[in-house]
Amino acid sequence: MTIKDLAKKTGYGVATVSRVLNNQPNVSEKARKAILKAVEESGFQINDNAKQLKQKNATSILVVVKGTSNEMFGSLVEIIQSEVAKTDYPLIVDYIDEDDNEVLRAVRLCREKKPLGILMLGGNMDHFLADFDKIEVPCVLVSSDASNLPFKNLSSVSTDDRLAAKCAMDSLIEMGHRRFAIVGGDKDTSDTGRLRYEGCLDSCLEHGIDFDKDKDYIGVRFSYQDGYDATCLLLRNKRNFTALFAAADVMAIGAIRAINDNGLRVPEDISVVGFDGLLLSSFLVPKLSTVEQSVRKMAVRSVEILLDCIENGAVPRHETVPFALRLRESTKKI
Amino acid sequence: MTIKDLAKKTGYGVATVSRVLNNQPNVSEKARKAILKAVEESGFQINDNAKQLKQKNATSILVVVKGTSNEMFGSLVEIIQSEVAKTDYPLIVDYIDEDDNEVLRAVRLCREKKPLGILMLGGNMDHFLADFDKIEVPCVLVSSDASNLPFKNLSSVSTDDRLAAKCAMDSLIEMGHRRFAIVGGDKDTSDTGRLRYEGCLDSCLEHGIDFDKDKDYIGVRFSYQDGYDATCLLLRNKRNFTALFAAADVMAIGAIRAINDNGLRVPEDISVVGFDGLLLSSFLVPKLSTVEQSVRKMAVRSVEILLDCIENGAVPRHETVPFALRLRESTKKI
DNA sequence: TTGTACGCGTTATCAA
DNA sequence: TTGATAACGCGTACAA
Repeated sequence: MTIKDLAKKTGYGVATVSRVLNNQPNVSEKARKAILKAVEESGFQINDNAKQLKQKNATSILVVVKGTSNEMFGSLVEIIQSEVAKTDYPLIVDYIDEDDNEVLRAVRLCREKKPLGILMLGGNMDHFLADFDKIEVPCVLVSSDASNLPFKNLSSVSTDDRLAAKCAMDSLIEMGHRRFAIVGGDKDTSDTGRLRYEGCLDSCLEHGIDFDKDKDYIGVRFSYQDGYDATCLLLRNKRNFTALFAAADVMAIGAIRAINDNGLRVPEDISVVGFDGLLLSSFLVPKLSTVEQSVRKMAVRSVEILLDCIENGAVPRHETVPFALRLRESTKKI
Repeated sequence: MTIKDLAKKTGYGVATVSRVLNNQPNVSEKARKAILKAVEESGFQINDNAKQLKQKNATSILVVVKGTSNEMFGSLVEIIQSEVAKTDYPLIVDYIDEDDNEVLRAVRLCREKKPLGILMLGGNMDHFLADFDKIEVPCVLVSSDASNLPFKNLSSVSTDDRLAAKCAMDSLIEMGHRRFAIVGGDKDTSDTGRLRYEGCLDSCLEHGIDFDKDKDYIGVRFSYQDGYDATCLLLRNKRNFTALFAAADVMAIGAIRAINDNGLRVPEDISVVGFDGLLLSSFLVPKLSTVEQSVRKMAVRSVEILLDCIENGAVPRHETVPFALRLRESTKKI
């Protein structure tokens, strides 16, 4: 079933059928009705490849998601989808492994799919530095700040990770804690991890807290298991901390389990604060204290900015979205 | 940059270029080298739309995922991707809302993308009954059993939900529990929920356990919040159960939180068993007892079966994948 | 081993 | 308001 068949069936020409299908003007009401009816009856579905081919492919918006098993990115994608659905740009969602190079992938997809713009969920600055110049369409990096990257087509929407982490530490200090451990992302491969780590350091410095960068910090992957392992190591080293900052809720969950397995309790013996504000975190026992990111706002603004760049040629913007420190049950005053 | 440009640049014809690109035989080594070099230099990327259009689109495999925020489906997709990557079928992953009609969506995508076959993660039998006859390519339903659906192009790979749920209940009974509550999926909209519920009933019946279907069971959505709310309701009704079966780990997590908020403890006052075996469940405090599904095996077999149907015209199969009851810390003998 | 030429299903231009 | 027809970039007979 093609528009040719449709044309034959209705007695109109392919051009008229095409006009109706894309509801363009200059079609008689009569023709429109007849053709729509035929479409209905035949279950006709347009061939997207032919359409894209003809339209030089430039209609879709691409989303590259780094890491599949990530609750936050999951929600982000969900909101992005519903936001983009309000327009009529098709959305292409591409999931890649957390260890893959997202920029190279985007470059390839650009050539293949010729999208109007790109949304990148998660990203590594080195990858951007190395290859982003090969991307020419507007792009917004979601969840990491790209303001100090020298690209004139790259925007970003993120939480101020450094400040947020500092706030978390500040409040821990205010609760009376002085000895800390940090289970963070790998400083060298994760910018987010590095920023959050630096935020902690800022706080320590400001409050004159003694912190041994080698012994009190471990940088690992954002996973339950890595959070668990890192915490076990920290505990085994007898650093005697009373509070632990985890750079992600998933790590915090692993950390809490590790603390329990070592015969200690949260928050009685050790306070734990996470980062992200996953839905899950408020259902844990104890409820996890965490830095909650404005996921919805982040998604919505990202789409708005991208659309603005695509449609109005707006200049890139680097925005920050509010965060909220949720002090719940995994932290306590000492 | 098109193959025409490439042809001009190398002095060969488009056909030869095309042959090289698809590494077909009957090309001189010299021509191959020259063309490959030109491809490299020019950064040429094939236009997928033109390619698909020409090839009648029948090259890709489609995955329809029901629900974005679902750790199990997340892992499933990840494994499926890596399995399909071993072949050279492109994979199209499509995420739809948990409440949307996955079959209708698949029908639409079939007409648009003309995939060779479909993998459906999650599905509702009524939707299949109503519209699956519009799908003609091989399809495998992952995670739900479709053996009693009358379609000659539909396979399925799933856990024996009913049996697995029964096992979980059996072991609870063996631990001495007699008063149960069930937080399940909505019997009417979720087949998985219904099956797991029936498995529980099987066990009760077999052991002569008194179970009030109206008061001891609540069917809700698979989410933390719904698990929480349902459990609160159950508790408020003073049904005095000593064990709770949740049809999914996420519900179990909500349930545990609810139990705590009502001044009771897990497992001292109430034992809780979940279903799915999420990675997360073994990091909780207490570690969640649960029915663990063989996620990897499920994914691998699904892909194998689909490929077999596509490539060898194999007849549909309905397979069941092993499960394992993991009795951890959220359940205890009484 | 190579090249020419046609057609895939669509949109867009232009003349009617 | 309409329809014929030329692209879009590619694969592939078929001819050379």
